[in-house]
Amino acid sequence: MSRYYVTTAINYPNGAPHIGHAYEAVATDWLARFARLDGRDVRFLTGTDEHGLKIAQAARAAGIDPRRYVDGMVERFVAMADRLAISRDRFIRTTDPDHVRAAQALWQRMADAGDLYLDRYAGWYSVRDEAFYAEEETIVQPDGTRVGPTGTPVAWMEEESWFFRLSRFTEPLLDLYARQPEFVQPASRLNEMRAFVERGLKDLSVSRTSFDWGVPVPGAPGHVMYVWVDALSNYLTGAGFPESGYERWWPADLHVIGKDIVRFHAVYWPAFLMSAGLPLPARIFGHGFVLYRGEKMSKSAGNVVEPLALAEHYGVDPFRFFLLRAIAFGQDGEWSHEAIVARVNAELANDLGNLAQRTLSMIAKAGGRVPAHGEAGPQEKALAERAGALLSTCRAAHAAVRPDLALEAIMDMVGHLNLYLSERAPWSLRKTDPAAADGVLRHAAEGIRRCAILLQPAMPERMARLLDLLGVPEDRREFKDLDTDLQTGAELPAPVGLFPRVEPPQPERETSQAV
RNA sequence: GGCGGGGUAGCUCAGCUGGUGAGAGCGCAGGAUUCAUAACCCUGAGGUCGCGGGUUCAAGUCCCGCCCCCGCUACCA
Repeated sequence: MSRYYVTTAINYPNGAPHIGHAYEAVATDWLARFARLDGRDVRFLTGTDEHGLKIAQAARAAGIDPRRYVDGMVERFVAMADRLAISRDRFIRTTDPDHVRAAQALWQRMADAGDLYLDRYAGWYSVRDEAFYAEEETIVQPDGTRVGPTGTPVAWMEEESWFFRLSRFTEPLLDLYARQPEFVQPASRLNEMRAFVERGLKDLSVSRTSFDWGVPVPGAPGHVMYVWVDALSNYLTGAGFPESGYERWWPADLHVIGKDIVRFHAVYWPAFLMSAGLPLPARIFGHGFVLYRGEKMSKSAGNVVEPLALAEHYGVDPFRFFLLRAIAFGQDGEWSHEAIVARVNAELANDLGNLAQRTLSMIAKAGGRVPAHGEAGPQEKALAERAGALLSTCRAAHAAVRPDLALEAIMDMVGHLNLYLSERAPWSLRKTDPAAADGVLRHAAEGIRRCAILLQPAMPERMARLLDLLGVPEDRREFKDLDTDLQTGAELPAPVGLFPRVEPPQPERETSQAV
């Protein structure tokens, strides 16, 4: 049985989960659920990245210790995962004891390889921005004070730090990109990474002494790991590293991440692993952002919408469907209430929901049992051929990390099923040739069954209900069951609507009426 | 500035190595139908394929120039 270890990035819990977090979680959940239904042995990891200066400061500002602070914040991320039906096998926290051990074990391997050395990290530091700036980013003002790009004063700071010999990995990384171009996707991201590495790599500062909210560096009191060593190693922790048996899951098949952190995953991470003598993940996929009317959501723009509010309003599954279907995975996409309403009403209410409803209600009127197959004419054969190709199309989309393409193919099938009903008009056939009408309904029902099975990764709850309505046993809902027909004569429950039409929320009294 | 990607119907986008009248979905208009969630089905309107040159029997599809948009260009994650 083929194995599939897939991860999301871990989230920094210094604010509420937003639609971007939801998007990545839902997309990765689709990948994991798809692989499970396809009979693969799946491990799906998601979680939170809880160390670092910002968390420590936020906790201090709140007057509580960091651990209590993150406990409170992490709850919201777990709640989102629960509400959005994210089928993770583990929700990892970088504060988990086994993660601390894993990060330290990785560190030790890098140290043993001779790739870590103690030096000084120096640069222009802005206390207000909590950031170091390169010399050329700073400006000396007329009054002699030096300021950073944000206009805040900077001062020369030096700090003892452990460094990682990243420079040593320039050639190995370029080799990796050349030999395994699918390592970073989309391909445009690989190009960027290649260009970045080709400029040459400088060694990387990987520890800090200025704060202590982090994983202690083994054998170096006062040092905590720079957050990326800590954060990236979560993928190893999730596989069980360094305990024996971690090879069952490591290396990961796929890291799903946002396009903004591709460099850390496509450059630093493989370098760390190469240093540690560990195998590399098969693939890194950097997805795009979900924008609101072309802009990133921000508190100042006043357009922050909680993903759970959208799930609540439109339904979890329709919301998931929208995210997966409406955005080409890898590109930026936009959401708006109008876009969700249009997509959900057109494809879920009008097409899929109505298809199920019209088919099931005709069956109900004809006795409420799975009708017998009729003769397969040219239309039925064409339909069967189309249905038969669906799985391989979806598998290809899964392999390419393109849930949108899988859903497009399934919805195309839904469209053809509606067309099929219109052409064969079983409601008319019923009057002249009831057996033929039954046959048409049976063909339609089987087509719906296939679509429902393949749509489960996107809409687990609604498709479970649809499969219930079709009388598909719970142990006949995997991809290997696609060719297992319904049982003729089986009694079906009374049909109920699955996808009511949706409307945008009531506008909250626009303040820009007469501007 | 350097490197890379992109500008095609109102909207979101397909259009591989140049070749039958430039496409899809949504939206819009009309029609048909009534099994169904005012849904499904059919038809239609709508495009100087960013701008200007050039190569070619033939160019969204190749070449040159220009305009605009986006991404990357290391230690906040």
